[in-house]
Amino acid sequence: MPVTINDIAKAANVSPSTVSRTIANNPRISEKTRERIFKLMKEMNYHPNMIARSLANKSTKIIGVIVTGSAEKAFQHPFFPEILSGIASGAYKSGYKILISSVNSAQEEKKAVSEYAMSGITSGIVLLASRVRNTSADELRQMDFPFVVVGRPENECDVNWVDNDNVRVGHDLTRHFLENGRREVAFLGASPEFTVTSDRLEGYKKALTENDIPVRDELIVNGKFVDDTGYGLMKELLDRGIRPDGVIACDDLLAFGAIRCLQEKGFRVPEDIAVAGVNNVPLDEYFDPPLTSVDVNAFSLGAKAFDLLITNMTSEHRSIDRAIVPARLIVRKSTV
Amino acid sequence: MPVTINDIAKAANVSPSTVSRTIANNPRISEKTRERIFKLMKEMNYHPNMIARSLANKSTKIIGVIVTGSAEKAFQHPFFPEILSGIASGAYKSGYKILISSVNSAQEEKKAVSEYAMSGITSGIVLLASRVRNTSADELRQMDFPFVVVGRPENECDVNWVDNDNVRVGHDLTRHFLENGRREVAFLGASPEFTVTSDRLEGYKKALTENDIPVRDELIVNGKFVDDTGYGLMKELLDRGIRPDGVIACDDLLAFGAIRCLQEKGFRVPEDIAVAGVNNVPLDEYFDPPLTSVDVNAFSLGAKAFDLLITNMTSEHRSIDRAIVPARLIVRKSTV
DNA sequence: CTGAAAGCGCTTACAG
DNA sequence: CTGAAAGCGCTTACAG
Repeated sequence: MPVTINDIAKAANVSPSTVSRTIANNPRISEKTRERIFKLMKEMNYHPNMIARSLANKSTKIIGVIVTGSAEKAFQHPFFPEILSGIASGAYKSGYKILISSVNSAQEEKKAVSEYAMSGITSGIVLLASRVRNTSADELRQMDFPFVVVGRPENECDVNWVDNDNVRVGHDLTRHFLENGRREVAFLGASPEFTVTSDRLEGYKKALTENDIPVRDELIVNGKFVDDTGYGLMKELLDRGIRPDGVIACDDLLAFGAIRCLQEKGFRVPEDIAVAGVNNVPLDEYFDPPLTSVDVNAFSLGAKAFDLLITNMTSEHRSIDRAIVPARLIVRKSTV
Repeated sequence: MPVTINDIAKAANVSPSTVSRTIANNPRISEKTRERIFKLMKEMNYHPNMIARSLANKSTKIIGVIVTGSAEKAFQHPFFPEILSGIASGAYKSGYKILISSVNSAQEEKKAVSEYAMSGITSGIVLLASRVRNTSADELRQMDFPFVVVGRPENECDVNWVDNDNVRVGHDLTRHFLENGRREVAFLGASPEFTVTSDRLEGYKKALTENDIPVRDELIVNGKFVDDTGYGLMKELLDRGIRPDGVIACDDLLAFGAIRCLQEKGFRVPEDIAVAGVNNVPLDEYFDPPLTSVDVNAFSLGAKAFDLLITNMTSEHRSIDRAIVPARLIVRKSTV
């Protein structure tokens, strides 16, 4: 049986109220009793019961992080741990703990969200979900429960979110290809379900148009953020008889697969076909050839997300906030 | 104000006890009232307050996961997310949530541990720490608080732990080198602070000895699990005039750095010097040359850790459990 | 500066 | 089958 506030009170010959106030650093406690009580707490190895405290306060020092994707897969992407680190570092500084959970379907997401939000276990939520349409967000908004989503949602005006400027990411990458004389640039991994990819696609199109290059639909291939389809998507493109001189993949893992496919078919990268990815995973520089990519600053995405969340949780005034984290093109040998 | 059990009770014209029993699926509730109450709960959008429930039960459905290493760094290793996935998948099935926190120092670890254990917020702990000496473990054991550590600790007889057979990992790798005619095999990244690496080193020595090859201390280099020292450690070795014909790195990231160093100096891998790592990170196969490694089955490590923890939390009988997760040598071109 | 009392939302013997 | 009551460990007006 752990020692409680009452045990301390008895030992100190004061009321539980006084002990509670001492813990809370209430100024109306005399220096004498304060010292005596602190001493006893040390001696008796007292630790406040957070659960009881939370119940009395009707609030906890816990935030929920919900990851979209199956438990087996969701944490796998190199991208995720960095975001989590960012969130954790902010949380740590403010004394918050992180409750984490991953979901497979929109339905599971909804369940997780309501568990976190309605059960009082959590006082704010970070949604690591970049679906275009996010119904959990709607629900949270209606409850007026503090939350922020990482990845710009469709209904961006109604929710707090943090993201890169993904149109710009796509634009910068494409322009980089064009500046290096590429004209037939394929785009791998556009997935209309995710704003990330559709935004990047938009940037790609914009850059082409600005340079008077027609957008050719046959150069654009849908996909998902899974490694082995990089190979598959590339193969699909080649099998259709398409021969681009550049390939922009929405993710480094896709790019790795694509390059492997190209090399197997006897193409040289970058001489015949330049390839770039996004996310700047640690091993880009060890790859052969080292992969041009975009550093999306995942750590900052996470840190910013936590900042927005805290603001939202503590501020008197309602507001819809957003944060755009700068991304940076990292040119390596795969494109030049 | 969220709706409570009392609101439901009033609406249903029963006592809160009855509602509570209904939620708990207590068989002594008549079918009629049960249905009526469930209907009302739906209608009124009732969600149980977990905090209150936990306080009454003196137990939560939350387990704590403590990661050693700074918040900025700890989550970065490809190894970590997989373990976390394993834990999460087990937790998800049993309805547990995961509270995660990362610590920098032994002192912070101690603080986190006592917060989790003493504050009643958590009902079990997974320590993702492979330090030889783990003082938090001692403390938890004294409190008789359920926990399991991932990575065999020094005091292995006193705690629940899960790990690979790392002596065997080192042994298998070394034997693989010997079988391919290597005789001067260097060992990179032994760090006496971690049982993982010292165990692997032991396996390495054992394999050498079994094959009547003398263990040469100058072939063994200390290090840490950080990427850029792979290059540094290798360089250090070469600068000392050592010319091995094989290099075993305790981690793939170390191996990548080592290979880059070797290639810069004009050595061919594997022709001149074979190199292998451990952990089988996803990109091993894309590396040039593809990296021989050991799949440690991180997901299973996590899943098993959760299993042991649950057993420990729920079982009537005290016991010290451990689980050895099989590791598998994956031979790729970097060694043959 | 300190205490008695009520309350946070739930559970669970005890009684009927 | 159902209810009244006490309790989980803390907080916080209210009173003195």
